Amino acid sequence: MATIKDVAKLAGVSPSTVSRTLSGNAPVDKRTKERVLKAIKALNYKPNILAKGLKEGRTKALGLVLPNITNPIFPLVARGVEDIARKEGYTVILCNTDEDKDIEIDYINKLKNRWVDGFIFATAGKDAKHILDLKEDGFPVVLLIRNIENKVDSVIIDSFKAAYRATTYLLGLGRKRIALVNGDESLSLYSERLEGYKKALADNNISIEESLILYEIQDMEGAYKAVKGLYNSGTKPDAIIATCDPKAYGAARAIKELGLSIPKDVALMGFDNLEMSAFMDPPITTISQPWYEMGATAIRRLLQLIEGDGKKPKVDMFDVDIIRRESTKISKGEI
Amino acid sequence: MATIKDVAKLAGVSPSTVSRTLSGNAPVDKRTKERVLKAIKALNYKPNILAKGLKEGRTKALGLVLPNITNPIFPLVARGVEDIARKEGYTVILCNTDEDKDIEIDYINKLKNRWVDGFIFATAGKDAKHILDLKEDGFPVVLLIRNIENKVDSVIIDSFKAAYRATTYLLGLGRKRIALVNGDESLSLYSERLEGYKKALADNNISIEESLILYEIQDMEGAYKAVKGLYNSGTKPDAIIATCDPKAYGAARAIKELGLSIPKDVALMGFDNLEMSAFMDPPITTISQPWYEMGATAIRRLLQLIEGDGKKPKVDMFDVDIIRRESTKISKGEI
DNA sequence: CTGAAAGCGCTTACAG
DNA sequence: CTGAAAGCGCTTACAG
Repeated sequence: MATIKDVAKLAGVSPSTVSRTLSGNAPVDKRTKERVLKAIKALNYKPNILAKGLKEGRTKALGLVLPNITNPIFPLVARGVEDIARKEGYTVILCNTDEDKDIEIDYINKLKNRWVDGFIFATAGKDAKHILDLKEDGFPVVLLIRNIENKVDSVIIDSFKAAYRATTYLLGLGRKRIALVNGDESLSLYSERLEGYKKALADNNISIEESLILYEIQDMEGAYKAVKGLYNSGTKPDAIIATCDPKAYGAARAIKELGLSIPKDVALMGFDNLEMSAFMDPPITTISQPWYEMGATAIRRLLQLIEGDGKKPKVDMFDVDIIRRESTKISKGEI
Repeated sequence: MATIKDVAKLAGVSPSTVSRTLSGNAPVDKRTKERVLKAIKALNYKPNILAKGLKEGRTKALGLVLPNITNPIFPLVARGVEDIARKEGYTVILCNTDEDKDIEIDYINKLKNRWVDGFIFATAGKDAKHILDLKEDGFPVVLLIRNIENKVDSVIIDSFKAAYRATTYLLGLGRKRIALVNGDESLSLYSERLEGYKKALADNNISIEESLILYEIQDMEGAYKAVKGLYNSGTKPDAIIATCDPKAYGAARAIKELGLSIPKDVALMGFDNLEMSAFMDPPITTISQPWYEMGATAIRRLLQLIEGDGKKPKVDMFDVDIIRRESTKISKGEI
């Protein structure tokens, strides 16, 4: 491939002049500029981004670190991040960690080697030292999902409040025995949801029944089995909150196979408002979280940090909505 | 951050020696090596990957170009690619194009500037000149989904055959009026599926009924509307093939809202075997395509190309399976 | 086994 | 407005 020297030679100027016409960082005679541009075109010259990055100390790339892109909320986040990145001339490096701290650290070490100008973490592990260290090292960092004691810029929803509202909503519909299909509590978002659920029950003078809480449920299949197990062991909830929509789908399947009806026998709600949820039978009530918008917000903030707008860490808290659908409809026909 | 010079100074050696202990490309005295490693640790030295890449002419990064990561097959592909990439020390740059050729070309131009050692294209537009040019330029390229006249390495399934088999399968179940909910035919995989569908009908002496073919349906919502429209216009299929599972979900919803039963009134099948499909009501028969494995195969091939195993382009054709579920069950109780 | 030097392809003070 | 030179941080022939 052609280098800046080739262009310079063809245009009869110095490499400096080629660089300057390209960057616009210094005045170049109009005539000269034209010759240079012609040469660039003729040779199909593309500047070597590595050399540029080495000199300038930045790459216009960023690392997007997330647990698993096949978990359906993350494509939305990734798309939000990438859309803005592309518009701003940035490039996104995709890193799946499976919430494994070692993989996360491996990726950090790799990308720290001048690969990227900054990081977005959409992971939620409790351990945060490596992320704080990264920030300490001077790397721009934005968290998506998680907040670390307001020490790092983050874009989040209030998981506690979301679960509190979901629970209160079901209580308001007259449901009393609400099961929670929760995820791995070593992830803050799940431990917070559990707390929100418990607090809502407590505030309504409903005692917490341990048998109604299903812990560490990972996915659709897991929720399906756990809910079947729940009924098989004789526990009969009149509502189920699944902490993500796929878990709600698994629960729905279990409920139907048990010959029960949603919402008549048991109301069901999920989290995330995946497009799919409106197409289920019945359509599933869910807590909507604006994942795409949160991704876009995270990268906008990251770009500010990269541009040097460091200041004090800012925590962006997004609101959630309850999307009411048939899976929680009450008998009188209201939703 | 510490540079190789800092390490050299601390260890009392030259930068060359530091480089050599790190690369292992030349012998270094055991004692010296120890001192160097100690210095590296003390300074927490990480080699600058840009400088390394500039010198060595490679980056160990690759571009993964796909239409839209929020389309649920692509996270599977991306995960297959990234898992292997990480194990081999490579890094993946995520590029969403929305099948927009201009965006695709923009990304190519950007990544060509020494960003990446190779490309995986999981796009399916008919136009391929820019990709052939890229290959011509000497960049390793692997196609997923699409084959360009056997000129470029590719990892694909036979879309024609898959649709042919799906159609034959439904005919074998006694269905005669099979509707096809197809996608944008400017993408080869959809035009091939249409051909497979038509050929299967022809081979079984069933005339093609234009009103049963729904063109350019994009997604769940689109399929929902199109299938409703189909019935509302008086056309009554006894089976529907949707060219991806989400479209099958949309179709399912429409069918139910019309008060019809699956599979009694109309059999339904999709493509892709998304996890979700087993959890639908009823579970949906689908053509399984091994997306994760195809992603993994594509990057393995790309790494071979990068290592210089150029030779002749190889086309890897994966087999599809029909995953039989209740949505096509015939009356006698068989599936 | 080790070091000094050249060079990868850029950008940017410096000098004119 | 323009060029020659230095330097970003590495690696690798070359010489010893």
